[in-house]
Parts: sequence; structure tokens; C-alpha cells
Amino acid sequence: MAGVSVGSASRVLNRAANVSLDVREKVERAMVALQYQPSHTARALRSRSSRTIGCMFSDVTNPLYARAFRALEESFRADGYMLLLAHGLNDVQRELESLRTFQARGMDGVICAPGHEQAPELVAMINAMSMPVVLYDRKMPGTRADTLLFDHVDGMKRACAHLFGLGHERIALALWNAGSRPVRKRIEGYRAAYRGAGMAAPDLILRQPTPTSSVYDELLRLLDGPDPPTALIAQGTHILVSALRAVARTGRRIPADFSVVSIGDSDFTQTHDPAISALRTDAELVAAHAKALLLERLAPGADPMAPPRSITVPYDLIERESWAARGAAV
Amino acid sequence: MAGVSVGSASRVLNRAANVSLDVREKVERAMVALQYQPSHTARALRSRSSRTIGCMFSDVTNPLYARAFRALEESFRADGYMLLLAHGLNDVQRELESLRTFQARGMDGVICAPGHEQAPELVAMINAMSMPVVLYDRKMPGTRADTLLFDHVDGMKRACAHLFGLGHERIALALWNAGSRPVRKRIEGYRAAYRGAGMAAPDLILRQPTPTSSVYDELLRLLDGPDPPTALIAQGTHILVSALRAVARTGRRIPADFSVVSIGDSDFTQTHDPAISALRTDAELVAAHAKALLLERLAPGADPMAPPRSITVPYDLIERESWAARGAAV
DNA sequence: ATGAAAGCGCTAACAG
DNA sequence: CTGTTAGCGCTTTCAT
Repeated sequence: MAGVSVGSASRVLNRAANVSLDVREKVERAMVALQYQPSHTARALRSRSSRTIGCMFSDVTNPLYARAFRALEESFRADGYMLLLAHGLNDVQRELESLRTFQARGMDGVICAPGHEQAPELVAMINAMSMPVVLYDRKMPGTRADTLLFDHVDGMKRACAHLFGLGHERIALALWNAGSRPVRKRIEGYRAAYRGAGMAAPDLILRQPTPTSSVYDELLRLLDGPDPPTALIAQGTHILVSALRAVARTGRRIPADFSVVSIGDSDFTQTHDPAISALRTDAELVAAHAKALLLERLAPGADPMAPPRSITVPYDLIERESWAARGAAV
Repeated sequence: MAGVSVGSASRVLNRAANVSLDVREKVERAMVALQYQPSHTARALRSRSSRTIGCMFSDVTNPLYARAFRALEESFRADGYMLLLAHGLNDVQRELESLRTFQARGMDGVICAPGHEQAPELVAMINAMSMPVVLYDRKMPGTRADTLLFDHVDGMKRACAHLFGLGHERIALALWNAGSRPVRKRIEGYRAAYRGAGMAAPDLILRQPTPTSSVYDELLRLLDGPDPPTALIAQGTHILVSALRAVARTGRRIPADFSVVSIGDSDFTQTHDPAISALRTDAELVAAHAKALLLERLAPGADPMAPPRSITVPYDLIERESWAARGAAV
């Protein structure tokens, strides 16, 4: 050691106010000389803060979650936090196990998107956690967690309204996993858009069992049938790609004969020819909100009994070339 | 406490051999009653093992890494390990920072795929780490890390050989990021295949600046030019999709007029019509190897000076419908 | 087989 | 401003 007490060394490390320049320099010199690395574990034990956030999404293999995680890691890294990532796989037992592990490992906060919003065990577990929890696009009645919600209803309404404005009245909607909040809300928005325009919503919703299902056959049937859709709103790369194949198969050209909007933006939608209009959320903004929600509760003076907060994140409707007025010439 | 000493309680927790049934029961009853959760942090401090693995990939948004991470998390979870995931973004400073953090946080092991295999700071950092490191499809001369290598050369050779067998002699190859080992090795395998067949490798390699570049224009030019390729090996979903569009654009049908093989398997290749033949590695197998490499060095009696080990993982060539004999009738 | 006691490496409360 | 001291919650000798 460099001639001072451990207390002083600790103060230098933690950039405390009350420390003389002399001591600070001596300690810093010693730290460099010894290649000193503070033990994160010991600090965590003593200060009761691991500077680690637990993340649980169903599957990082889903590009949406991968994107979300990257933004979260980026955002928290700036404040010295690292992220533990666990897969829930939409399995309640798995999810419970992950949350228990987060609890046992003393995460400072948790961000998660459980597959089942109503599962009582999950609700109980979340309420039993000793650190703040942020639900990612989930609404779990009965929990005291903060929530981050995407404004699916508004997004869908705007996408539909835009297509209505182009003369499209028969808009197909292709999405997956009918149980979850995002899908419920999108359908709700779709119906509300029709209602708002004084029309009855057509029976053109294609629900897929998995995010990687193909809508090729189903869409082809609609397109070749009577009174076919003239536009499509499709979720996710995979469903979108298979839909595009079906459209091309019928000889329709995009956007002259058929308009397409993607729910979710990706490199694919951007570089496709023609570029595909898309509903997208700003992953960095979402991450910033998540961090704010968590860090606010972690702040020294925070009221532990503060009521749950909820932040709603808007969708941007990115206008590209995949839509056009119905029946327009190219 | 339930009438016994902390030592005994600890023994029960760690399922030590020397503990009477009476004490064990008393402790277990108390643990249930108190909803006791051992403090991971305290155990980590005392036992010098965090049961946490640090993972660093360039970007989880890359489906290959997402897939790899999921398999790793799955694999390590079975042994009570959790994974910290950091993004390197192919930036040396970022990568160094992440590795330093892994070091400071006392990870039990590290799995990483740095963007630059030659960067001396990275080599030095890896050698300075106090825990075992596994390099994921990277070869970094001068490091003492274990490595997990994919057999790109063999994979490419087999894909080419199969296409040669179908009469294709002009095979285009589309891939990205020419600097990294996977790409270098693939090109090496491609050339070796031609050499092995007694042919000169044609000038049909399309190198893309990013994994999400479009090869549409470039491939279209080749297809419309003199002596066009009759088959294509393409890496990654995005390059593949844009290539398929170019092929379709020229009026060629797959596989009758043009054969396609994907490097890397995905839902897209599987559900495409026609289903696309692919080179793929078994993510679960890779994860199992990574775990074995790490846990072996973590085992109680392990020799800390054991020389670096290297495991080579084979590619499977999945035969689907996207290839056919050259000039064959449909 | 069990209890007592000594730390792991740090932070924080308290004297000075 | 600085040094001393008491733990954080465990594991692990060492006695018994």
C-alpha cells in the first residue's frame, strides 16, 4: 500500500469529496503501479449494489429483442451497469427460474417481457422481487412494476389511415402469437381504424402460430379469391418475406398493384426494392426510458413506495416506396 | 436461525458429506420457513467464483450470434452459470473495455469473438485475464486462449463439390466483411475446391461491406453479363434475400435455371419455396464444446499451465430443393 | 459431526 | 481531511 489507510484509498476510488490532493495522488500512483483492479464482488457485497441489470426476453433470436437488448446494453453501459441476459422461452417455469436467479444474484434492476401476462406465479414473483422491475411491452395486472408500453393501437391506426387515404379499403393484416399484448393491441388498433373511418373491418387477419410461419399459402388464397385485399400490413421479417413472395407470385407489382407496410423496421425493409414503409419504434429511446425508470427508483432519495409508472412509446410511420394510391399507374 | 451454527447451515447448503440427518432437516425446515435465499454475492466473494460467464460478440443483432448466445445460455444454465452479454461492435477500444470489465467482475470464464484477431492490445488483454478464455471462431496468434473453430474450408469445399457434381462450374460467392477469419477461410475453401477439381477459380466473389448490404445490383450485372454464374453460395439472410431477388428479376427459376446454397441456416432458408440448401453448424454442439473447454479449466484439479486447446466444429450440408443439375428440366 | 472463529475485499460510520 | 473499526453473508479451517 502507498502509505495511507484503506479508508482513504476507498475514498479516492469512490471519488469522495473529502480527500486531499496529496493523498489522492499517492493512491492513484499506487493503483497504477499495482495495476489495481477493485474487486467488484466485494464492493457489491458491501454496498449492496451489483451494478448489474437482469434482462429476460423470450428469445434473443427474435430480432426485435436482439435490437432491444443491444440498445439496453449500450444505454446502461454508460452508467457502469452490465446486463445479464436470460431466455424465458415463453415458459412460465423457465421465467420463474430466471427471475429467482436475478433475485438471488442481487440484480439492481430487472427488465423483462414474460410470455404470459396473467400467470399468477409470475405476478407473485415480480411483486416479491426486492429490486425494481420494468415490464417491457407487457401489462401485468396486480404487479407493482413499472411498465414500458408501445403504442400499437396508435401505430396501427396511422398505418391504416394512410392506406385508407390512398384508396385501400381491404387491408390484410398478418401477425403471430395472438396471445400477447403487442398482437392484441395491433388488432385492436386495426379494428379501431376501420371503425373510425366508418367501415366494417374486413375478415383479412392472418394469425400465424409462430413468428417464423409462412403466410404464403394463406395470402395467396386471399389474393386469388374474390374481393382480394389491395394492401397488407405484416409483422416481422419472416412473415413479410413470405407475403412478398405470394404477392409476386400473383404477378402483382409493388406498389403499383399492391401496397405493403411492415410492422417493425429492419435492414430488410430498408434495402428491399422497393423500400418498404414501416412502423418502427426507436430502440435507443426505449432503452433510455427503461434506464430512467430503473435508475429513478435506484436513486438515493427515492421513495420505495412510489406508485408504478408507465411510459408509452410512440411508433414512427416511416414512409417509403412500398405503398401507392390504389389503381395508380406506375 | 434454527438452533445450529452457521457452519452447519453452510454445510447443508453445500450438500457436504459430514452432516447428520437431524441437523440437515432442521436447517432445511428453517430455510423454507424463512424463504432463505443464499446471497450469491457473498458466496462469490468467499468462494472466488461468480458462476458467471462473460460473453462478448460484435453484435447480438447478428442472427448468428443471437443463435450462438441462446445455445450458450441454455448450456451453461444447466450448470448454474449465468451469462453477461457485451457488445464489441468490432471496435478494439470497446472490446478492451468489455474484457476489462469481465476481469474486474471476476467472471469465471469468458467467451468472445473480437473483431480484430491481430490487435496487440487485445492479445495482451486476453493473456492478462485471470480466467479461462474461449475464442469463438477466431484465431489470435500469441494468446493462450482455447479456441472453437468452424471448419469453413471443409464446408465450402463440400458445397462446391456438390455443385460441381451437378455440372455447375461457375459458382458465385457472396459474403461480407473480408477481414475476419470466417470469411477468409470460406474464400480459401472456395478456391481449394476449384483447385481440387482441376479448375481455376472464377472471378465471381462478391464481397460486401456489411452483413446487410444488398448484392442485388452486383449479381444482376453478373447474371446479365457474358458467361454468367449458374449457381450461388451466399452468406447471411440479407445478402441471400437480395441475391434471390436479382435471380428472380432475370427470369431464372430456382433450381431449374439457377442453384443456390446458403451459408448459415435459418427459418428463412427452411421455409422458402423452394427450401434452400444450407451449410450449418449445430449451435447446441458448439455451445457444449465451449462449456466443456471452460469447465475443464475450472475443474478443481485442472492444470493452470495446460496448453491451449482447439476444437474444430464441422459444417453440415443440408440438402434441400434449391439446387439441381445444370440445364435440367424442371 | 458440529461449533467457533477467521477472513474474502471492500464501504461506511465514527473518531480524531 | 484521515485513520480505525466494524461488518456485508458467506465458506473454510481448526478444534472439539
